[in-house]
Amino acid sequence: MDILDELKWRGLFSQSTNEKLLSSLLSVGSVAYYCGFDPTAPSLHHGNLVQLILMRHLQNAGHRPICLIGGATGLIGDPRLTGERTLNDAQTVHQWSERLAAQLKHFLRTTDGPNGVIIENNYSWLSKLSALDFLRDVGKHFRLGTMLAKDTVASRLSGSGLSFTEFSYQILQAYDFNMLHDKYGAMLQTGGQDQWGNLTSGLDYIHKMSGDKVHVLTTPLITKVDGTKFGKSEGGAIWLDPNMMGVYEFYQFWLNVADEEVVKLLKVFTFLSVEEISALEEQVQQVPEKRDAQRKLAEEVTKFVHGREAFVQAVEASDALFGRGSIEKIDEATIIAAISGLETSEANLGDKISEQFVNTKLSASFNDYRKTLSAGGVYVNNKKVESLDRAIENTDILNGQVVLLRKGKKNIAAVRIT
RNA sequence: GGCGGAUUGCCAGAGUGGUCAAUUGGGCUUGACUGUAAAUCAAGUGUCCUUUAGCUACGCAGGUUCGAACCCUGCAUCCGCCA
Repeated sequence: MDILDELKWRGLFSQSTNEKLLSSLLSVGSVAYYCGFDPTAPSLHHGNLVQLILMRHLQNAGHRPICLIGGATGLIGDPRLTGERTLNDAQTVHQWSERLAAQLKHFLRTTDGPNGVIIENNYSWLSKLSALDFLRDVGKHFRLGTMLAKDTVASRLSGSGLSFTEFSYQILQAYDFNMLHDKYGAMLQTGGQDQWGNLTSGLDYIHKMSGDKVHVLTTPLITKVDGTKFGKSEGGAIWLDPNMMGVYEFYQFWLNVADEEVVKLLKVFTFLSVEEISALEEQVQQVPEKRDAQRKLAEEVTKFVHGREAFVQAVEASDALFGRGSIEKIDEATIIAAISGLETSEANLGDKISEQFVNTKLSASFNDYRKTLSAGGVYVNNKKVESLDRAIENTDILNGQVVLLRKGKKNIAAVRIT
């Protein structure tokens, strides 16, 4: 099984430029390839994770990954189907760029060898490109017809329209590809299927500039079985930054994956072998209630993203907190470990439970708390709370001066008593 | 530059002077059932430490009116047609 076959089997391959050429390119020596990450949020998310996993597979096959942070393109914004983006201010984009750079390092090997990861930021060259140079030297190579034919552009034009700013995005991306081609010999760009138009914008340009034939490879959009978008949790994305989404919550997300999804997700999000995955598939069919596949999925992904130690803590937290058993018996060390990574607030004896729900963001507001309470979804130390103005009592305080709050089945937070 | 149309809550999309905190669908949250699954069913979904009320909200800023998401004026953004 060569690398493209494996990617196909995993569901990480959607489309590429001439597959035969690409396949033979990848079978000889080490190929430099890149993927862009625009700073549109303070953290990477599950969609970026798919790209990173693809990159890791290629790296494992001996190729050289380049992560390109879109410090400049993030200021422009790539056209989305839904409509024009609101621009973020330069300082924000700059900060987000730095955070992404710090995150990206964890996912790809950084060894000094020939295929250690390179991290670049397109701000370093795009910010120096003058408007005149851009129009004369770059713009001249792009035909309006081609640009207008891009899917996103075409559909935006027939709907909500788009600004020149977003329209120009594809040229910047082509320029980036060419830059990395010159600088590192990048021959391949990867990305999500929805980015096809932007990815391919560089192909002709590079061919014109240097005569080289470079390639593009996309991953399918990861969807659920019913076709809806994958990766929503509490109305948001699955963030890779533990400060934005606690490890416990992250682990729980993967643990809660539906039977119908789990095999597909194992292929995409883990590095398990064909044999291991088919064994788990068998398990899902025979004994779905054991949830072995989900457990393994959650383990692998959590380890990959947050590391072994954080994973162990998430499991401990799950065992300790999720079992509805009496929580008072759990020893101090386990509790301390379990709550690390949970949203935590500080309080005094006698403070209202309601306040702590709001402080730990379990509830959006007092009113929200009231609604949850009347639905029967408020728990303190796994015991249901009935009274609206229940306060923290002496007997609530567990070993380690902690009180555990829970909303519904899965949302847990901790209060430290000061 | 001219003419016409649009802008509503997380999204889609009703509402065109009081009965509108705003129909409906999706999403999301909670509950029941379960396997921490799916499907199904029920409730909730601006805010307010209490609520047949108050406050804030229907692009932004003013105005008319006892009363405006709804009418008028200006501005912004988008769409279409004409130049």
